[in-house]
Amino acid sequence: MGQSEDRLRRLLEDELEECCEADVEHRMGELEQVADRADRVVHTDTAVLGVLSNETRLLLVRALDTAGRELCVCELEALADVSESAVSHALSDLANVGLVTREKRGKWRYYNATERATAILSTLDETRPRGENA
Amino acid sequence: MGQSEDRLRRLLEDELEECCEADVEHRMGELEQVADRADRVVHTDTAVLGVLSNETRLLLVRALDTAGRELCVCELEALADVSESAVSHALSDLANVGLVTREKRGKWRYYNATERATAILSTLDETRPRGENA
DNA sequence: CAAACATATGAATAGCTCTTCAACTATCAT
DNA sequence: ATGATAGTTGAAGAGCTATTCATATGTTTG
Repeated sequence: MGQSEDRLRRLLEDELEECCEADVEHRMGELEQVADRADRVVHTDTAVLGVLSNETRLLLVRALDTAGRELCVCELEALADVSESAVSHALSDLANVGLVTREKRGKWRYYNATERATAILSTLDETRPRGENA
Repeated sequence: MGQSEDRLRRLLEDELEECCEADVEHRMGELEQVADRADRVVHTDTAVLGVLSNETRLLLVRALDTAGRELCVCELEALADVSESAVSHALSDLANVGLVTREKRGKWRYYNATERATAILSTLDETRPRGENA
């Protein structure tokens, strides 16, 4: 923290005109609190976001969400332009982080988007910049 | 589509007991519609999610969001455990996909989380499974 | 139970990504 | 202008990831 503390002190001198040691300490403390809170969830969140950040996987959740009903693996395979195996891997990954659920019925396996997945997709839709889709 | 159409037909035979050619056609059409809608936004969305799915970058947006005010690069550097350069790259990536804004004042550069970023983080928080954080 | 079918899993590799180092631009003070 | 400071950028390599092929598992049908 030594070097970065120096720079932070100079920043505060610029921002606050006059600033004493207490100001620096206070600001450093504030930052540490911010860091602590942020750190706590970042690791698990990157796992979820990492799974969603792949075209094959995102397409599959989107399809489940758009369909609004459970879809069989063979239906999903018809949508994605990759191998059967890739779809299976993708669905496993999605299930592992809680973005889809699976249910087995006979020899068919059905998947559904979870509430979490639906919520994330909605947020993306609702906040999408103008002119970024159709 | 040939092979996957066969399997889809067998699925429908299972699900609907009796099913005629029209049923298959209908279901295939439904799927194509689902695929079209899904496809449209998947590409741009993976870009955003890909940027968020890295610990360094997610930590930085989280910090900006938690702080609730603009932060200077030197403040952000104090939070992330990587090089100055890595932080700069991370912030650029975030800015490029519209998750943070930048403003230059004097020799300091200030970043802020966008509404979109804030919305996504909120959704993650609100839908986080029990016991996955503190 | 043997064969066909639906899906999952493991290993392997090609391609992408993250971080770092080094060099660069821009701003301010002297 | 010179030097110091704040931040950015490009290149490069180690490491991660996505897809595929081959194989395995579980399920229904003859």
